[in-house]
Amino acid sequence: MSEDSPVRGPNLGLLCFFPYRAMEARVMDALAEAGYDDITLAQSRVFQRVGPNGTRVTDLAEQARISKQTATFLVDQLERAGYVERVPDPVDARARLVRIAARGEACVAIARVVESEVEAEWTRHLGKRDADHLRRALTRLREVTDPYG
Amino acid sequence: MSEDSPVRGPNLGLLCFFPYRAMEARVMDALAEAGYDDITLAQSRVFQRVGPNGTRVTDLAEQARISKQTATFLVDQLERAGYVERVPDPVDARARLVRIAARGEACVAIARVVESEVEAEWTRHLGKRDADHLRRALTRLREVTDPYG
DNA sequence: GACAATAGACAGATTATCGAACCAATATGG
DNA sequence: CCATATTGGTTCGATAATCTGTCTATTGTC
Repeated sequence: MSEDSPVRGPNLGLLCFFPYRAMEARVMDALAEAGYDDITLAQSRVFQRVGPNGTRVTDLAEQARISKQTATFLVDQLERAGYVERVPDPVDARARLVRIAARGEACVAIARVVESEVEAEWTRHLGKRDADHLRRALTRLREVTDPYG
Repeated sequence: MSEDSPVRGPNLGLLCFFPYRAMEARVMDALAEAGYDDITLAQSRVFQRVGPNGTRVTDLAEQARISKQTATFLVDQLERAGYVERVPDPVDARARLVRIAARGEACVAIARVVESEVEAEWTRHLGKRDADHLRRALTRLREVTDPYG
């Protein structure tokens, strides 16, 4: 007995899941609302990892924790739908860089807005002080939970 | 210009994603290590929502945000593998309660241990004070991000 | 230059997911 | 107390997502 574990509810990983899923859903909803209803969740999870200067399919796969075959499959679809484009990697003739195309940039813009809105809601709920604290804690936690951080 | 957004990195939703994924991976690895290598990620996401007194397939579907057809499909596999069992709901003859079976209880036990270990690691990294603070903030955030919280 | 490693793509199979249709039991409203 | 709507669950068929294995082209190493 004693006061070992004072019934503190779900574990920290699961507690992180709820905000993550909520944010993802809000962004996807907003995109669909704005007419970008042909992008799937799986595609978006690859898409959101494309860096500003382009990213290799292999890197996208590693970061999204999917096989590179699956990444290729999803990038194919994103490319066909006009969200990304593939350009040759200037420093490695084997590789091709996945880059965000015009249609994709429009989505990024929408996503940024929605993310800000949701964060503002959360900040209202928690208070600015705790919200800032939360962000700092999560940023530090990333050091030990994301090898690509 | 000014000091509007001082380059603060990923949005809060994405920041929550890394610990969530890390925890999930650690638990799944431990289960596979212990011989429970026939449970998939999709199955586990349904499984972990089965309550101590049993849960209806419909409720599992809602909480996991999947269709009840998919939930039925995954529960079928969990049942065939011996992780859960279906029993009639004593108060509603239409419904059946999904309950954790013997093989499932063994997994829950392992998961609890791993979750504690990982939380301990995170607490070491953040410090007890900030870890507690993080838990409280996430718990409060759940109020606005999880309709089933 | 030979050989291992890397980037990417293709092929086939499996798993996960959804929408539609359906049945049985329960709730609702005269 | 029955007619009807609702709810819980399943089955069926189609599609999306994912993996393993294999292949080619290029790069890096010694």
